[in-house]
Parts: sequence; C-alpha cells; structure tokens
Amino acid sequence: MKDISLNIDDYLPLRDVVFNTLRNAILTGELQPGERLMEIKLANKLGVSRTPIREAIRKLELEGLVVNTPRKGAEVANISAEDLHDVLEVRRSLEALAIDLACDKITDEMLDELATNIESFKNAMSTKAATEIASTDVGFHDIIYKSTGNKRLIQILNNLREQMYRYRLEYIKDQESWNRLMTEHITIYDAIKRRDKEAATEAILGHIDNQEINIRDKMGFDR
Amino acid sequence: MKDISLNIDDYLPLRDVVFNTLRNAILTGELQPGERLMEIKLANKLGVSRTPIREAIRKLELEGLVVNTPRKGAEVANISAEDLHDVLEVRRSLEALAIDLACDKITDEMLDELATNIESFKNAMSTKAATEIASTDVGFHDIIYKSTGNKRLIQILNNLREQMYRYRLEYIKDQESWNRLMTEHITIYDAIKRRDKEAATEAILGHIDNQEINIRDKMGFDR
DNA sequence: ATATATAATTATGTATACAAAAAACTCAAA
DNA sequence: TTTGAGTTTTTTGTATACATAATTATATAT
Repeated sequence: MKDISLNIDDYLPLRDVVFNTLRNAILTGELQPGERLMEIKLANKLGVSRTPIREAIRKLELEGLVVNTPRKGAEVANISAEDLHDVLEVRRSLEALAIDLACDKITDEMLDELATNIESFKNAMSTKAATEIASTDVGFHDIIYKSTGNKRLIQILNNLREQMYRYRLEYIKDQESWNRLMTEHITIYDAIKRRDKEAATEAILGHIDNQEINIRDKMGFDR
Repeated sequence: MKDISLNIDDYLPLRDVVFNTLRNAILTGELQPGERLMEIKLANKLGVSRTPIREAIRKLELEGLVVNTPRKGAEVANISAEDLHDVLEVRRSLEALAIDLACDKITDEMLDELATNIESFKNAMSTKAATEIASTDVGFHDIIYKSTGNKRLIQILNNLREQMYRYRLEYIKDQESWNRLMTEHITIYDAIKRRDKEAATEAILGHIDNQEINIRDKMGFDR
C-alpha cells in the first residue's frame, strides 16, 4: 500500500537547519571543543546570512553545547571533570527512574525491539563497524527511554547523554569494550523482561558507571 | 568599607534583557498561556528592534516556556495534565537525589541559612505577605539545591520548577496551605540536620506530592 | 628586543529593509 | 446570515547595513 502523506509541511526554517547542522558537527567532533563559532564564517560556509546562524547559536547555548561571552562570541563548550561528574550524577538518577518506569510500562513490541537491537549489535560487532555499534548503542537506550512514556524525561536524558556523546566516539572505537557493552545490554534486557526492577536498576547503573570510567580514561581525567 | 568593585562588566546584551523580561512576564502570569508573542509589538513595547526579541524567543523556546510554529510565530506554552505529570515524575526523582546529596554535603552555614529561611517564612506568614511567602519558599529549596554542589542538577531542577511556577501563584495565595508548607519545611530541615536520608527523602517527596495536588486542583485537572 | 601607544581590521550587537506567507478584511452571491 | 473569492494588512523569515567593541597589526620609544 502506498503511503500518500502529502508532506505539505516539509518546511524548516533556516535557523533550525543551521541548528541541526551545527549540533551534529559538534557531536561528531567536526567542531571541536574550544573552537570559535564565527558568525560570518559559518554564514558563508552554509550559504545563509548571519541571522539564522545567530538564532541557532542561541539555542545551542541554552542546550549547553556552546558557551557565549558577550561581545566576544560563542565557542564549542568544553566539558570539565567537574561537569562530567555533575552530568553523570544526574544521569544515574534519571536512568534509574527510566528503568523503573520501563519495567512497569514496556510493551511486548518494545521488548522485541530491544531483542532486535541486540541482534543488530552482534552483527555490527562481527563486521567491526564502529559507527554502526555506536548508533545501535544509542538506539538501545532510546527504546528504553521511549517505553517510559515520559516526554520530559526523554528530553532531559537525551540532553545529558549529548553532553558526553562527543567524548564517547573515541572509546567506542575500542573493540575491547564491545563485548562488555553487549553483555550489559543483554543483562538489562533480561531484567526488564522479567520486570525485575532491582536487577534492572543494578545493571543500568553498572552500565553507566563503566561508561564513566571509559570516558574519564579517554579524556585524561584522573579519579 | 567601600565596595570598590569597578563593575566594568555590567553590560548585558539586549537579547538577555529581553529574555529575562519575557521570562519574568510569563512566570508571573503577565503573559498568559496561549498568548501570542508578536515580535513587532514586543519590540515597540520594550523599545528595541526585532532582532533581540527573536533571539530571546529562541531561548525561551528551548526552555519550554514558549512554543513556536514556523511562519506563524511563538506563543506562551500551555501545560497539559500530561506535561504536569511528566514534569513532576522527573522532579520527584531529582528532588530525592538533591536531598540525598544535601544530607551528605550540606555545611553548617547552609543549615543556618535554612533555619533563617524558616524564620523569614514565619514572619511573612504573620504579615500575610503572599509574595514574600512565595519567594521564601523558593529560597528554601534554592539553599538545598545549592548545597548539592551539582550545577547541572541545580539548573535542571530550576527549569522543572519553572514549568509549574506560574500555576503555583494561585495556590500560594491560599492561606490554608501556609501552615502545612511551613511544617513540611521544618520536617525537611530537621531531617537534613540529622543527616537522616530516609526521613529527609520521605519528607521532600510528600512535600512535592502535596504541591502536585494543589496545582492540579487549581488548574482544574482531575485525578 | 620589549613595551606601549596608535591605527587598521575584524567580529559582534542592533536596527532596518524587503520578500513571502498567514491572517484579516471586503464585498458580492447564495 | 453565511459562504467564499479576491484584496489588503500584518507577521514572520531572511538578508543587509551600520555602530561599536575586541582583536590584530604597525610603529615608535625605551
């Protein structure tokens, strides 16, 4: 059957196009922490005027991906050891909440999605596709988030995850961690399936903590 | 002793002035949910051009205080029963985290600040100053947030609180609730002082739940 | 060579101009 | 009175202009 959705509203303001572009550039490391975002340069590169660039920067600023100094301009935010700690402390708490809600609310369809995701993960591992692994990993957690049915929770968790996403690219290349990552996902999946909140919470917290250790290592933070 | 801080940098970009102004107008109810934010009208009223207005709106948009429809414009966000539920679900979890951290980290000075705050609350009650009560109530929680030492947590909790702040103005006028509010603050304070995490958590959750009930009543949501 | 003052350049802050979409209005027809 | 086509007005989206602060470059004196 054909999908006749007359996509009347495929219009996106330039500011949002720019916002998505810049955000992606930051998350993939194309724009590095500390790098200046110069309006005219970006405007030329993207072929638009300064106006949408500025509005996009305002949003990135509020999202914490960019820091702005009045009359000096914006630069890509640089996360400190303290920031990382703060983000992870909050994230631990909200991941626990998410798992708790997931155990209550997840549907059979979503459980299937998780199972499928784990299979994709195995495939990506066998083909050693790091990018694929990374996006599958993100997808696994997305399913859990979605199953909570709490839009605000999803939004905040995505934002917190985003804060460290760019620093994760390095460690995800490290094949050593793939097996551990997959084992942890399976443990989490099993616990949710059994609706075993205690086990699920323990598993997710361990999962986050391991990520924290990896990121700290890669970033050269001690402790 | 004279305070010789040559406040060289008391400069604030107009966009931030506008941002604060609009935000305040929304939180105090001067701008009501559903009300349109028309750039030219606001620009004239505030005596600036559209540019800073637009940039401020972009930030309010990301903060969730305003919703924007492309080519139609922005309006003050209207919180639904579902939104309220989502916000409170997350907030409960993070308030519990905050109290937990506070029990570990709060200093004697900050405990004193809490005690002072409770005294201010009593004073405001005796003079029946509703505005005073409201700001003292906000201040009480601010002290607890601050004691966690987690900037990200503080930021998110402030944002969550903000989402319902404007709906709280009504119920704070209701003298009935003042005594309960104060009693709850005292209970929370005592528990933190004893570093009794269990009691403190229970107290803060009850406190949030009571707020939820009040807001639901005032907003005419059932359940 | 270093430091300092000054001029030239560049970037941001703000206002304004113009195009195009959306909303409001007008007025004739049912 | 309501409906609807066509027109006017308003509003947003985007680009650009101009002023001023920040940075860089230049030149001069020590």
